Amino acid sequence: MKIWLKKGSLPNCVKLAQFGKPGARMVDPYHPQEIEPKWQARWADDQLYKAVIDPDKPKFYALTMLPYPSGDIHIGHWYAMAPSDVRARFKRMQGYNVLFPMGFDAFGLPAENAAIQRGIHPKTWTLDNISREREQLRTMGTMFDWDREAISCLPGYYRWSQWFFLKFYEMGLAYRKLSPVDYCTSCKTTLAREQVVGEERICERCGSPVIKKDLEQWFWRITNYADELLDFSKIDWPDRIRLLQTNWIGRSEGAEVVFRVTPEDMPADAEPDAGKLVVFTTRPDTLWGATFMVLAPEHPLVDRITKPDCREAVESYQHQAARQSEIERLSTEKEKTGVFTGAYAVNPVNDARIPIWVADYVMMGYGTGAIMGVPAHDERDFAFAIKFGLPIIPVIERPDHKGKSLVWPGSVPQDFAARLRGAGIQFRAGPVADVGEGLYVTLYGIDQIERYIQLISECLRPGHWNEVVGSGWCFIFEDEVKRLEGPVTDQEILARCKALCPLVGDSRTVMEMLDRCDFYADVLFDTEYGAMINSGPFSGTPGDEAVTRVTAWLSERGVGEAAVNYRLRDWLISRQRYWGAPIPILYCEQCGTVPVPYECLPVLLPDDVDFMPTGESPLKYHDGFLNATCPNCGGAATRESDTMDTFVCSSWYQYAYLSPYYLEGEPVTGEATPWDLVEGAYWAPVDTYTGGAEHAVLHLLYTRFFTKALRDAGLVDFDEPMLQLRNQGLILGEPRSGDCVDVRGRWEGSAFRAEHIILYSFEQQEIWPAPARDDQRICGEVMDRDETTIKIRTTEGGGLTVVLVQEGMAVTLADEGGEATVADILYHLDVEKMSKSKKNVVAPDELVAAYGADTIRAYLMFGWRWEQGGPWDSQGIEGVVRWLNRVWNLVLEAPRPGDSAGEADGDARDLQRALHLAIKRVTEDLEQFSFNTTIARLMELTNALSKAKPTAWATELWEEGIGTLLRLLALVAPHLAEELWARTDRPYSVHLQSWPTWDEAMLVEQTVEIPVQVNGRVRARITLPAESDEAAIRQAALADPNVQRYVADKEIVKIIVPRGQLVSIVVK
RNA sequence: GGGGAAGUGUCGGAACUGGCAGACGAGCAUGACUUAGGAUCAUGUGCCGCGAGGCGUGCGGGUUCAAAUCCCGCCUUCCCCA
Repeated sequence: MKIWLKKGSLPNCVKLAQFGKPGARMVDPYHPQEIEPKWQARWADDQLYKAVIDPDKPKFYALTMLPYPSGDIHIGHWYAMAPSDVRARFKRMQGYNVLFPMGFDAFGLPAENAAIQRGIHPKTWTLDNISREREQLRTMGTMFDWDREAISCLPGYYRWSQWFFLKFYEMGLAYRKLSPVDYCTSCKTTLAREQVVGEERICERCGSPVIKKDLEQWFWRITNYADELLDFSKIDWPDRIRLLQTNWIGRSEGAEVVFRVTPEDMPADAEPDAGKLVVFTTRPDTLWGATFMVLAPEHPLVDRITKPDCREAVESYQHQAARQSEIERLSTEKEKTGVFTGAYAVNPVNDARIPIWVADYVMMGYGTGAIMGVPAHDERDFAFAIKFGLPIIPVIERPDHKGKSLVWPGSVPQDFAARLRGAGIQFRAGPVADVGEGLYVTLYGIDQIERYIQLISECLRPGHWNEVVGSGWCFIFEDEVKRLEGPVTDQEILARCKALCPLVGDSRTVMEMLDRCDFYADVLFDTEYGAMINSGPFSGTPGDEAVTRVTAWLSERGVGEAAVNYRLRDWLISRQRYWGAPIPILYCEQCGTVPVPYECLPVLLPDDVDFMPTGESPLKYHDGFLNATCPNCGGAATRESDTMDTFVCSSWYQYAYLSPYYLEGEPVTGEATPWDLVEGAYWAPVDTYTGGAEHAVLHLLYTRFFTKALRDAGLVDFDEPMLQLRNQGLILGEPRSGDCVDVRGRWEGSAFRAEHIILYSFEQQEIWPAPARDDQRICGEVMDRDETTIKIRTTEGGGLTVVLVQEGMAVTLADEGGEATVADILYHLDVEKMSKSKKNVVAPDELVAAYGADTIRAYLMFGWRWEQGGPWDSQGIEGVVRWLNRVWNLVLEAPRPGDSAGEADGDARDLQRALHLAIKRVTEDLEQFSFNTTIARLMELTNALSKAKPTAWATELWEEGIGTLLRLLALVAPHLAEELWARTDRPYSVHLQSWPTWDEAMLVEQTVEIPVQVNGRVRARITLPAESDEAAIRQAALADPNVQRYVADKEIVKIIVPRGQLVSIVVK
């Protein structure tokens, strides 16, 4: 039945039907399950969302991250894509020609694992998943242009990924290098980073320990663009991502300094420069404090310089270091380890002979793989030097000039405390070990330190000494004050201290001795910049010029120069796997490394491979693939068997959508272009990119690099691939209570052995039995569960009882006695990530069946701050269900009789204002991705229309209102809006309408309510005509009786009326 | 340890350049209509107080006529780096 009726045209029969019986349904109810597929089919037939170049319209390229086809579209995809779709539709209705494509990032490890575990070919597995997920995505009601779909594992796609490889190789951006990878000795294979699990770093498949192994691998020179990648001035990306990328690139300025291995420690046959050890440091100002060197265990020089009696220790250490992760190795928490090579190097600034150590906290490929150890000004070097008894010499004055001194009990006369007080020096008295009462002195400033040294020199009793630590750095003996200036004085001081006090024991350095005193813990090393001390000719150089002056001096003397170092390393793209794009390279015995000619692309991935759980890529054993002919000499060549990192394919997919599988079937050359440049010139770059923040430094950095490289190859004329980026948050699992179980059985020690279990689900709490815990029975909520135990809350407060069960044991269901096992028992869950094993995943398919896509879309927008996300709330969605039902009834149902009283005129003005306000706010909110408030605005408009319905029904204004509501709603609930648009006889399609505009004049209210504050508290609200001037507002405010109550007998200091919004009266 | 983000009712969350804290929902309460309701509609709902009024945006200070918002110090949570 069509219900839309013009004003006054309501036929009697309908009137009777509608108004006759109270409670009778007047229209068919909202049935999303019927209308959604219907419209989706119609839109597809009409190619409503096909994006075609239109030079007369401004373009808008909206892109949302493509899914990896792992089997099912999950709610996270919806959360990412639905609001992105809303915004794409928004731009479209605003008059932009919008491209909003979708595809699949289809290469990757899970497909290969499925092949090994279940014998399904990765291609089959992937393409099956894609067809399933494509259908799931279609139910979402998005405006994806499916004609532009691109799937990265198809030859038409990966041919171009290979083409880019060749292009980058040509440009010198691709190179091959020996590099360490994780290797499993048991599976005899290399592993991807994500296949190495746990702190112990064991192999995901076999559980045996993983080591590092060197392999020839391909890299891309992303570091060439390091500086440019630090520039975000051309893009509007979240601060968080920019910060993460900046930190990841990790630019640091400093100097490269040349140390040399002492000639006697080099093999006799070594070439002259072999002993050069280049060190990068951000602190050349601390060079005089470099008391040792450390090489990474993998450093090539290690083997050459290690002395015979150290060799065994060094080699075993290298072996052990290969097993650790970088994070472990670099941790400041970790106990420092290392071994001495027996060799020495020369510090170029003072010709000091310093020992060369090997330690795992230095990484090869991070800087130069060698560092200078400056223990007085670096935390890790300090820990290392303390552990191995290496000298620690401060060479930078603390900028706060903070010194500390512990006055040993009995080392000074009784009146010393009073003298300190007299000198204005801070201290506290306290016990020293179990020796007696001592003084803990803290000194600030050079003057105070000198005064203190003076004082203590005068008072020190024979047989004692005192030290000033942190700043000042000296030891006061009865006959002299000895400054800590270098390794020699270090040992002299230590010897005197040992002579005076046996407690010093076996300390090897002064610092080690001081390190045993907790009081000094915070002043032994300092990483701030400050004036140089103990640094020969540079002593006294102020902190702010130290680095530049030392760097200039180094460079003059030819032993160093200013340098920039990056944390970022070149992108390792080689993967020893099957399911990826083959690297188009041949190895010829005659010609060496030879790129596959462009015309021969794609290098096809063979289908007929065996997936054995060897762990190695099946390509390694596929003769047909491996054996090739050299394009240069025609001789035999071997194909590269590694494939490319999947991030390669996702680095350029935004261009693939422009003309998917471009030139498929035609041979190409190096002069070809991977996409239709006409499409590219119109659509690229991406205007808005949305997706998860978890790709902050991988995908999002790689794709920027890619675009810059493409620019240098002349393929694009812009610098950045995505102009605007916004990240959504994560939808987490819903917290829930556990099921209740009633267990019969017997006690076995402190645990209870289950013999029979009755299960009450957590939804039927009203029939749960009371918690119990006795000889034969345990009953309560399940708080935790694994294969063999259930933890049950047996009292109201807490009190968990552990129940032992047989793995896979059957349980009786309380209601109908169906089949279930202990594995089905749901346990208590706090907010956690969704995971299948915890059974807290929200399945979009089920939601679509229950509520329809429009409701889910709206709820995903409404429930959370989009950038933040949060736990799913199955209750909250009901509010959206009610709202859309209200919209349905609002549009289709005639008002009830007798409702039409009221002042129609005022109501009309209110409605008009509500309408324009809603347009304005929805527009502004969408512009800034504020999706939750967008829905709130639409709900407000619905409420305003409901309120106005009795008087406005079937008027022109009403029609305008409904028309506006539907157009605004078309973004969020495209099916519902289209259905109502059609049912109210409006011309197809609501999605071809233009975005409504608002008139600021319509927003002005006739009267305004202005709060009046007296001394900051609201004491009255006055209602005035909107155009009242400030004087009138003041007058009205003061005239208000309640204001008078507070103002009457006081003096008015001032009255402020900011923007006519509020009156603030200050009285005394 | 360093860097970043965030702390607002019972819950999700609103609040423009400092200007009426709690929009919009959920939940809860009361009522209406109902054989019934976990449907629908209406009303109420920050806390204390009978009331006038007072107190309220993690805690403590500060700036201001006015602070969730700005400044200083602290606490907690999350993320990244080490």
